[in-house]
Amino acid sequence: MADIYLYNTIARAKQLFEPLDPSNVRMYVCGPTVYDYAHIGNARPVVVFDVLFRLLKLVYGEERVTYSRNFTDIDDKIMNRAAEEGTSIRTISRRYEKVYTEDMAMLNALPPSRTPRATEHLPEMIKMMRTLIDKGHAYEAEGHVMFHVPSMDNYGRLSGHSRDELVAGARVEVAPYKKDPADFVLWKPSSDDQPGWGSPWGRGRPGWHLECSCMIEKHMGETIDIHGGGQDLIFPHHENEIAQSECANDGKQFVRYWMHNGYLTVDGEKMSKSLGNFHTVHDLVQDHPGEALRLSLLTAHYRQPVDFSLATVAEQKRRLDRWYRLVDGVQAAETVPASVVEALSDDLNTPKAIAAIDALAAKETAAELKAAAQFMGLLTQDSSAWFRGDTPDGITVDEIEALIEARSTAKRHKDFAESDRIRDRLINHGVILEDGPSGTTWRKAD
RNA sequence: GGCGCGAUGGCGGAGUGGCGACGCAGCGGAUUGCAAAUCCGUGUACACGAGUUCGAUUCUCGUUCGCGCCUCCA
Repeated sequence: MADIYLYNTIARAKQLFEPLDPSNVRMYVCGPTVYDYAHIGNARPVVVFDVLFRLLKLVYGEERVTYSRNFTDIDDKIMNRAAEEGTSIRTISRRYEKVYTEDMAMLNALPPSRTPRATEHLPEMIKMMRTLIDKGHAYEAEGHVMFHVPSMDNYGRLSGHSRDELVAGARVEVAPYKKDPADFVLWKPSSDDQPGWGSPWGRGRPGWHLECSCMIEKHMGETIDIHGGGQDLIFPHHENEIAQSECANDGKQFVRYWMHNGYLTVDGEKMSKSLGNFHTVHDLVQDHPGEALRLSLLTAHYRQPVDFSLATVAEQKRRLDRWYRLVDGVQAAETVPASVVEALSDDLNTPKAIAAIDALAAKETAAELKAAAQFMGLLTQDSSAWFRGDTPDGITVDEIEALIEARSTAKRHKDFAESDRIRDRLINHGVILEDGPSGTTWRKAD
């Protein structure tokens, strides 16, 4: 069995991965706040941790890995959106939850084992806040429940920020009800026109960090193996999750391996609506194969920044074209090639894994190529479906085949002018002809 | 200001104390009625300056440049 090494953010080093219980490997990844379409940057952790999920299942067994990814379905952004549309937060969150699920499936990301929702864990949150108050780690103030940071000795271990630094570097005004400037909110009051739930501290709603602590504990236990997310979540989100969970559980370790993916830029710049380089996954999958998008996200190591561009997608699409030509009609090998497993076992080195797949890109190793690529969520369709896609514009498959037949006849009579005329006509419909030893085939142009 | 990350050929991107990973693009050739696809060939790349060393792109220090986080953000 392959040893897996993972970079652990809290240790700042690559470590041998040893799950607490190899018969139940537990991974949690922070999921989306469902208030709008997910953009391509949101898709990066999904694809990265999907690769890890696949690797863990290969190494530990298909049924021995639990992967949870939450939906944050209560949040001010959702509330604002609901208010704009004059509808409920549930309508908004369920709508975007559905779109998210569909879009990520287009990227060949496997569904997680569980997708818990924040709003379905209010009792657990209230229980955890009670525990934290009882143990002296939290307090009530003006309808809020606040976590008291100085009550925790080693707060800041994950991010490397000491409480003092945080206070010194604070950019935001300190709310008057805080005992300490570093304290953060577990529960905040809701006005009558805002969504809220009853609690011992009045009607209100949870703070952002609390849900993850509660859902992890409920579904996977007090200690889990892997917790993942984007680097921007290290502070404050994950730092505060540690504070909540470890203080509620008397210091018991919350997460054994913390993993964080790097940022994604688009055309070299931070993606933003004002720069016009904002790509939602929903839009991208209309015009580009999901596998090409997926491969584009995996060309860089997950801890490095990755620059996304349509040129990259086109390049990766051509790489997939080459692979698809080789595996046409080929049955995938039974085992995943060791070179690919080894590359991924070294802290998820996807660029090296892709290179290993390229090394298998030859006629003689097409079965291994297919097995390796499918393991990474690629080459999952028939080659003919990949190349032909949906019916091209303004022409039916029957018409295409009739024209190919007519061209073959012309070719037999050495009527190359007619032959080329037919080729050009099909090119105008986005259909490219390829004459091979066994006849003429066609594919859709890029 | 604090903490952290990075700099590899035209582009993307691994890796290594001593043989130019790999892909894309380019160029030359084979093949093809023309194409496409495929195959073969083709490149003195490791930001800069010191140091350690028989030898540094790789280790150490410094410099420059770029980036992220510091209580909305994957």
